Amino acid sequence: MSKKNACCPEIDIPTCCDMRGMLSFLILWLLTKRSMYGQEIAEELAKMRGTKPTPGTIYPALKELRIKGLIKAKKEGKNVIYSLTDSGKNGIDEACKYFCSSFGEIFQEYK
Amino acid sequence: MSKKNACCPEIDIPTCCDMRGMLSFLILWLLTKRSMYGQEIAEELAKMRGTKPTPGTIYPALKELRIKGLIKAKKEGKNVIYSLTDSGKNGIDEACKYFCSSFGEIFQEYK
DNA sequence: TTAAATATATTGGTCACCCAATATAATGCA
DNA sequence: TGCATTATATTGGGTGACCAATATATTTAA
Repeated sequence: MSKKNACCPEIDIPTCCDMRGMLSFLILWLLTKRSMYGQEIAEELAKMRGTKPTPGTIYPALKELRIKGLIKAKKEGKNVIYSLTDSGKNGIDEACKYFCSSFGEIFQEYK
Repeated sequence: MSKKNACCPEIDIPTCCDMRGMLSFLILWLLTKRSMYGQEIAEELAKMRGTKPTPGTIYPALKELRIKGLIKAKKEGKNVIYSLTDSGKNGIDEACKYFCSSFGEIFQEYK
């Protein structure tokens, strides 16, 4: 019924329903902790979700967030360091409130 | 920065990142509470998320869950009552565990 | 100095979700 | 009976997330 992913063998990924659609939210949330470069973000996502997004997933998502003015990029050697803009900080704050009010009930029952 | 939806004026919907991709998960979760017909499910989703899915969203999703054997349908008058199958009960249980382990950290900081 | 490894990036294709628009079936009421 | 309402359902068009494959730039190691 559940799958495992090579990157995170301890996490069971449900097969009944995927939970795509949360990528941009999770990226913004991770960047509230600290600035990170692309592959670092991908690895943090792997730890959380059990699946590491491929380059074809993560880089277009980062590009879109940059175009929307929610994150900014700074090249350092081979890495591109991403961090939240003021608009991104406001946005993720709102989004977290919404997320908690929408999904909080599910947590209450499982904690 | 945030939007309102006619169906639920008290819920602020973030504009920085949508959270699509959780529909099937939420439908299965709602059906752990009680059996419901389509429009009832749509209204419960509106209460949770601030947006009520249109017929073109909810019915294909229900059809897909039925094809996958996760829910079963019983016609009663003009209504179709949906309920979880055993497979659906196992699936949503797994999915809830995954959801809580993946997203729990976000809640911890906002509660 | 050359090869391997790491990080970034794009392309093309699939899928779940989203809506508006349209259609049909069943119910309820005048 | 006939009309409005409610519920179910499909179609077509769009978007974000997803992957595999491919390419380029930078750094590291042999």
